[in-house]
Amino acid sequence: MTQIVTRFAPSPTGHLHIGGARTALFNWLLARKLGGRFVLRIEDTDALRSTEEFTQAILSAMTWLNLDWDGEPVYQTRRLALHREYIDKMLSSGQAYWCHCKPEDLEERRQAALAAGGKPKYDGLCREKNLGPAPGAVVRFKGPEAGETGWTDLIKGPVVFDNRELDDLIILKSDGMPTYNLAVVVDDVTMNITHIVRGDDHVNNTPRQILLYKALGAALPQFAHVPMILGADKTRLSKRHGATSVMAYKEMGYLPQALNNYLARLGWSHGDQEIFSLDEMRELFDLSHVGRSAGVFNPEKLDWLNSHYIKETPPEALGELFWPYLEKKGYAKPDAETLVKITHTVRERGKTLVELADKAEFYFQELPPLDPKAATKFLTPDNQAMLLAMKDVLTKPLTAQGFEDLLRRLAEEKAVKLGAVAQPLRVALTGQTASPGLFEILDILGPEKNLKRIDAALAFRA
RNA sequence: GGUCCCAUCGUCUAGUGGCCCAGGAUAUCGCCCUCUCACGGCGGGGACACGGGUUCGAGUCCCGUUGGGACUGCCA
Repeated sequence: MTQIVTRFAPSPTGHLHIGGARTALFNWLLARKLGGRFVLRIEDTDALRSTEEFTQAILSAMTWLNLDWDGEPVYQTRRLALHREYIDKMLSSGQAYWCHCKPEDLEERRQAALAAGGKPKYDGLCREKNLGPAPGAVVRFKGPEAGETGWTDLIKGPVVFDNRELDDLIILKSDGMPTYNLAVVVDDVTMNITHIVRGDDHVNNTPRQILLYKALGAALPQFAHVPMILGADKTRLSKRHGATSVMAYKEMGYLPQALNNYLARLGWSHGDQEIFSLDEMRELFDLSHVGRSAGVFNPEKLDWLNSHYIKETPPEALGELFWPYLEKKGYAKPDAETLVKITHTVRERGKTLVELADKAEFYFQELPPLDPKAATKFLTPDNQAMLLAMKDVLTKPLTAQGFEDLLRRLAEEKAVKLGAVAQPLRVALTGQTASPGLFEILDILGPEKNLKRIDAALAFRA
């Protein structure tokens, strides 16, 4: 069996977005599963909008997702000579022709055709004129005027287009750059791509590209069109649906495993299984189990997966992962042992690294601000008197277990529920009514901070 | 408008003619656990878009309707 070659071909006109990441993932999975090659091609022929900065951003997003590619990324603009070569070939064999129509005239004729109930396709004005190059001229592909073009899509099954629906597409722009359809085909042919896995939005391009393959006398690759990812309103996912760039999810505190897992399950399935490591996906992935209908991006399920992977990460590693978010706020890093202890207390309380950092912030504040509602409710004169009475024992060094025993005994002595002594103390130590376990907090904070925070709580006046 | 694609719980999906009066996950609700909040455990409600065929039998095959999406650029 010959080695398969897949590719991911983003255009560097923006950051790597969710949809692109899934396309990249599927290509990567397919190649890695079948022991093939996965190559990256930067489609930068749009000179106006492509930037090196976006290229680097896409590369680092891929790296963050652990999607490694084979060889160096291929830049499409460095292959212009090759593209021109193929265009010249088609020109001399009569499969392409120069067109002198002006964009404004074209637009006008399109509108007129539309108004007359016709198709807004190129009317073929220059098709038989045998024109040569000229300033502002473009080269068009001379497409067939009858017949059908189709293929068996690995996801969608048989798809057929009537050639009359396809117009003579431009393959060389007036600025000397090849167009997308031409460059894609020439590159896929010369890079020996065997499987083209891409977004559903390209199905309409596929018959045009197949025609180009045929004109070039090249063998057709396999096509697999993955359904689109939609926003909650079922329209194509875009900025107005919130964050769409992969790196934005990184900044929001999502783990790459969670994003990969989520993206894989959006469209692909393996029975009832929900959790997949990248290795597992690679083993199990199968184009025949990719669905045909578009999927809605659901941030809540991503959250669930993220908390799953957070809980799965060993505390030592997890601490290092969320610490940067606290460092950004200027806090001093605790020793490793303390950070692990802190991590244990917050790891099941947040869905993102950012939430973990937020929940842990009170440990680091000089004096956590007292939430007015919490303080008013729990730091009543009675409770303050109780805290004052217990202050001596509370500010001694003890283990978490020691503090638990102590507080349970105190509650018993006063004949109240544990909550009655815990809540005022919690507000004193954290400023909030909701927090990690109190006994662990007492241990982590230590006598000095415990004392300071209790004193501050005793000074509170409603 | 035209072409193409799609259609199972709110959402992601299992389902490849009988195993389905439809299973899992998430979300939601209730109960339990409990020092708070979470986590966790248990349970509830919730879907085959509609109409025709084909067949002994249809979520599964065919046709139509409706609905949604993509494309319709000298963007990719």
